[in-house]
Amino acid sequence: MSSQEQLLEGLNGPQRDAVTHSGVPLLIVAGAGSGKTRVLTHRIAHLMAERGVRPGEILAITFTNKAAAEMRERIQALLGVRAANSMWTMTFHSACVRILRREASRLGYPSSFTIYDSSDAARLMQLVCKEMDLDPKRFPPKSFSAQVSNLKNELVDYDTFAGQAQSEQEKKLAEAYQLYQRRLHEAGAMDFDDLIMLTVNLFQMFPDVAEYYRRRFRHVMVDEYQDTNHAQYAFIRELVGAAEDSDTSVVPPAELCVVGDADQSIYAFRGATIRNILEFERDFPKARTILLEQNYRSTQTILSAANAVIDRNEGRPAKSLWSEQGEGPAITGYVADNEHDEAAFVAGEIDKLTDDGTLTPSQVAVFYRTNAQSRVFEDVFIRTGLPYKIVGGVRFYERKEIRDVLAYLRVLANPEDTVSLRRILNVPKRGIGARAEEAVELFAARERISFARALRRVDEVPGMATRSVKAVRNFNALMDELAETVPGGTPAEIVEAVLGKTGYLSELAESKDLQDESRVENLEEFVDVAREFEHTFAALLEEEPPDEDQDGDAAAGAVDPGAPTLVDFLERISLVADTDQIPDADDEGGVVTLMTLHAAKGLEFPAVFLTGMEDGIFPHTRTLGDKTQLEEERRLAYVGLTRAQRLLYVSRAAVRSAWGTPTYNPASRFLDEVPSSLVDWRRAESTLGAPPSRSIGGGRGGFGGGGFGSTFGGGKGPRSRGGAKEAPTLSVGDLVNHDSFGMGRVELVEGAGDKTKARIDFGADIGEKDFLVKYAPIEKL
DNA sequence: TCGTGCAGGTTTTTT
DNA sequence: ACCTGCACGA
Repeated sequence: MSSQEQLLEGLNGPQRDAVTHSGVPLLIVAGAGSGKTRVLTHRIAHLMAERGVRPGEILAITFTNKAAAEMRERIQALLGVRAANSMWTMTFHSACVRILRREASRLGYPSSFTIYDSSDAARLMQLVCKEMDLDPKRFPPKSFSAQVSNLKNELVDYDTFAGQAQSEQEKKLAEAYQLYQRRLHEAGAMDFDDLIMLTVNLFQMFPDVAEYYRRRFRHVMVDEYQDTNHAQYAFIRELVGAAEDSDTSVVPPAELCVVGDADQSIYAFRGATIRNILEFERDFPKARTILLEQNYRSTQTILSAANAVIDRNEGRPAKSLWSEQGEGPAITGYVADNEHDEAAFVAGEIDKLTDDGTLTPSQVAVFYRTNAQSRVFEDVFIRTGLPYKIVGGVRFYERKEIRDVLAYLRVLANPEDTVSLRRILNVPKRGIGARAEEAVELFAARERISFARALRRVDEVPGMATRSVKAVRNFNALMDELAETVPGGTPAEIVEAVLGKTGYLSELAESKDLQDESRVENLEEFVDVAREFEHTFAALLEEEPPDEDQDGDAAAGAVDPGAPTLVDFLERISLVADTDQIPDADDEGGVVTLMTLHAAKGLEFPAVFLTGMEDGIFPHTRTLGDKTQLEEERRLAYVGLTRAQRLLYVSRAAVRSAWGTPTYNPASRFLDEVPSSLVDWRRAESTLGAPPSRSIGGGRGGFGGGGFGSTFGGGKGPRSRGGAKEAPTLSVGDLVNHDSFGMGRVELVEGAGDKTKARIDFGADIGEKDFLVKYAPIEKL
């Protein structure tokens, strides 16, 4: 058998086409579970084996580091370590950082620039707003920070935005954006969005840089293309070099291959736009599209459920997954009285499955819409002794003590990093209070120097108490002492020096606060993380072949490529996501994975529990009034459903306590959209009954096995109101009659269950009014 | 300068 | 219910 045949063996027709396609840009529309990673890795193998492409000429962009690692592993299996390591297989952000470190000086940045995550960015924006004397009520810094992020995702710079700013809000925002950007630059820092935007700017401002990378990467592949935002799209376009520019450019366009599925687009809230995938053929004329519709992951039952749900979204290109795996077992449904019962059901079920040997814990996943929902599961899992791991939530690197130590490390790597410097200035407490900090800030502004420099000239700062001056001097001495450990020290050694010499650890150790005990443990774990980083990094470099180009990208700014530097370590930490910490499914025994639906994308599990299937939870309240957002929620449901290979559970709680008060939530509309024949309801309704909240009328064919809603209104609930009536189900556009205002039209519906609110327009004389649907004397016409 | 107690916002999802 | 930021007093 030829090597070509070997590579194509076991692939179906469209998959083969995708692997062997050459020439014009290629869009692979890959439905859930259609083997896209397989196609991508085989395509890469094919490029090298059959078309003589060198690994160094390939750039493969994935969505998470975890996905990148998985792809690298698979390539390694097919082609060996050498090939796997000389390819760039990484996320957008990692790739951009690598480019930016190398070219930083062109943009006036040090190559050791700091990367600010969203909370650092918000903190800096707070400082900027304070500097501008903005009223935080009218101009909330957090909102400004979010808006700047959106602008950067759209590649709108502050000059452009200032030019089109109309309202006072926008004008202030434009000003804040500019000052924010200046402060970032002075601090030698880039925020997350800068990483992409500045790379695009770099390519556009320096054609020689763009050309260098165009020459280098002859094959560009992008996974999860439906989740790219405009800036990322522009980055790809710059890198590939569009065909119509080819007469002006010396380098012919690179071969582009993107993979995605519009039905799995779930990141619009952070700027991703489906447009990129829907308009691919217009963006890249002559492009070819290949559809992968055969699913190798799930049973037909699961796919039918998923297809039925996603089919409710309007205007999507026809696509229907099918499987040869047979019907499989029915979906199990369960209605719990409250969230504790729901968790108990899930835990009990997992216990049963693992006890009788059907599954190991690592083959089971529990999904929920929001991180807050994980708590109940954690409680029950601890009590029943089920091994589990929560992905996301309060992330390790977001804990206060970890961020404090990180701030020290960042200042050591980049002394101009103002945000980090100000964070640690008085941590642990050393008598440098707000007053002293302000005096330094004022001095810095007057002398037009950075905060860091002003701190160094503390003796000249006016208005400082002698005690404060002394405290700052001690701080400066401490930082100098720590700085000495940096040149020869490994990351772990530097971390230990920081913990010891600052007195951070001893302060915690002496504390009687119970929380501080776990802080000490976390810090110990952090030292371990640093140590482990050194090992994996060293291992990676050993395997890496001599770099083909003299500049040695591999070292990413490091002088000695043999040892990981502090900058390497910090970069690693800045760019990991919590989704990168998902346990391996093949761990023997292993643990049950708990995560949000967003984190679940790209994964698969033999058994999946989809929990909290309630209107107001999933779909989330804030999306109910908006069709676009509701459709994104539905795609999220589709993603969740299609993660399951064989066993799928859907559950909901009749009552859920949020913000301390219990609320009744009606069944998720997504449950109604699953054909009733596919679901076996283990428990179809809560014995608590429920107050009249949402009638499932309108002949929308609820589902079998219970008929929720129809049995509502018995008044058996613990808190039933007198004179209960069925509240109408309203949607935007419905005409209603109000006892005193007369006829009106529904403009907006939000909230769920008891809390469903509607805005109704009664015409010019009366105008719009908001009602709690449950109480309002309205009747649907 | 630092600790205590209260008000207010907070929960959507994350590279 | 929980965390954060702030006002007040020592």
